[in-house]
Amino acid sequence: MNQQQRHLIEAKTVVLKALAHPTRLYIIEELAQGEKCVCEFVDAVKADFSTISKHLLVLKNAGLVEDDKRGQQVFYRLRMRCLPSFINCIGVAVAADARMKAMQINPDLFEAKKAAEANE
Amino acid sequence: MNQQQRHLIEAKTVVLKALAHPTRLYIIEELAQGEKCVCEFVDAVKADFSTISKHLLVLKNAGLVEDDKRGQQVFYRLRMRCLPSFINCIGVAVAADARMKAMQINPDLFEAKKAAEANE
DNA sequence: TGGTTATTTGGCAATATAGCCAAATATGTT
DNA sequence: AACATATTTGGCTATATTGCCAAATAACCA
Repeated sequence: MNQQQRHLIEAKTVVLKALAHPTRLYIIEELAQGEKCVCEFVDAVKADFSTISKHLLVLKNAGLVEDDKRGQQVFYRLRMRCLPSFINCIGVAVAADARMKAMQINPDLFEAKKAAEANE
Repeated sequence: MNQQQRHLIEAKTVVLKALAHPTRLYIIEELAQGEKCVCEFVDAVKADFSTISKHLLVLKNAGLVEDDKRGQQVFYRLRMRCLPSFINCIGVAVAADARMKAMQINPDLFEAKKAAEANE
């Protein structure tokens, strides 16, 4: 691994680190549906204003969002369009794993369901 | 945000956290080209065996890779197929941002390139 | 059996990250 | 100007993540 490769990897890691926090991931998912102002996240997440503001700064520094001040409010929107589909793919994979795990713990539940489906 | 939403977001965060480290991202990118054994990463990254092993454990616990012991070696391979294309998309975005930034710092370099292209 | 190689695990110190409070800034209102 | 609202910044403590070392396992070889 050379210097340049390492540099590129680290740059990508900044983006991934930015995504790797529940509050920030939530913010990104919300922004996938359109721009929002800071106060909307404060209400939804029920965290301190300063906490949300810092999370947004992390996202901005990583290049994931851009902001836009209008009046006294600051609006944020997504800047990297490939994010939503990827996050969705992770969600699908995670859900599949969870199903698998549940089946191992309590197979009967799934047998019952299978039988019910067969009767339809 | 309700309990179930929060739970799903946290599950996705586990995956993203797993990706958000230079060594682990490197490992994932290598595995995109096929399975590899632990020792190959140790050589390439030049870190302690135990360090690599722990990174691999993080990836495994997050469901990103699976392993397979053959003889005295353990081989790892990718389990989540949507990763490579997403990582690629991040790479493209990151590179574009870097170009943009370089251009702001030293526009002349890019003027010269532009002129050279025009002469072709 | 004893030794060698490949890998994992436990433990610990250094570093990074998160979240809260208080204070600063910026915009709009009276 | 004085005040209210929206947001950011600075600072601090609590918590989580890294990476190394040493020791434990596990498979293979002599």
